[in-house]
Amino acid sequence: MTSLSIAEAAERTGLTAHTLRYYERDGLLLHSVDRAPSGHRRYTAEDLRWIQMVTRLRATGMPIRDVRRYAALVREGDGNEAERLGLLLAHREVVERQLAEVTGHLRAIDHKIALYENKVAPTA
Amino acid sequence: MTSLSIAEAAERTGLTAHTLRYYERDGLLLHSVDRAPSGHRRYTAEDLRWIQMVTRLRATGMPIRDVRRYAALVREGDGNEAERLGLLLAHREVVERQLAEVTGHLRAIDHKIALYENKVAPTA
DNA sequence: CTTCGCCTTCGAGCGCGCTCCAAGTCAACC
DNA sequence: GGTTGACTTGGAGCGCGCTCGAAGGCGAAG
Repeated sequence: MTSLSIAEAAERTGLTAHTLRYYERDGLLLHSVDRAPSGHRRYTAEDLRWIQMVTRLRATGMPIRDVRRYAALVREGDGNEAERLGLLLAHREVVERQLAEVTGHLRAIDHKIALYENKVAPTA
Repeated sequence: MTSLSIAEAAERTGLTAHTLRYYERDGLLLHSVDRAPSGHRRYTAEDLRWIQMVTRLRATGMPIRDVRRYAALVREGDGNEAERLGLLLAHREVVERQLAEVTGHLRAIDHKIALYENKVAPTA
């Protein structure tokens, strides 16, 4: 089994078949997915690896358009590594800022939680 | 100065005046904001404190409808502290799961970044 | 008294990221 | 040969969270 149907690819990536088609249409993949003689998509292991990278970028909040831009750079081939790096570094900063912000807010919420815990089931 | 105009409240909360009105309309505040004789909103320090809590919940990803439910519980007054606590605890779990997931993905992205850094400016 | 600027309401509009529907093709099984 | 079911496409629709536009009111400055 060297290639997977869209249903199988969906299962392995955790995306839906709808989303996989949408990503392809929207230029988030490196190239059109191969087709079986029937016209059905056939995903290779390489496709899945790239989709996993896309998933990581998306899960960390990168907008679709930036993923598309990153995909375009990779598609272009060697020579633009500095630009790819810049894109990823910029993204990392955004994510870290967000993590810090969320963590801070979470601490404040935890404080509130502690107050309610005392009210609901006072210790001693 | 014991109360603020919507513009001032916007500045202090980091929200827009549009968003402040929207939150009020949508039931995220504990009660309608007081009005000056002119009909203009006047925000009290207490209003701002509550709005800050709303902001923390929103910034950590709590959906509007859940914030609304939490606001409704607080509005009801004493007696439902356990339910409020439950809501906050559930939210905390979601946030922590998300932080862990994002952190994990970020580590993988960092690995990719390291590869590009070697390619772009090889050490040694 | 006029102008300016901040405020009001109501309701429409928008950007994002999917999500789904309709109509059709094709392969395999009974 | 007929039925089933996974797939195809193009395009519409949706939920979320704002965001904005239109039309008008009020109050202070000149």
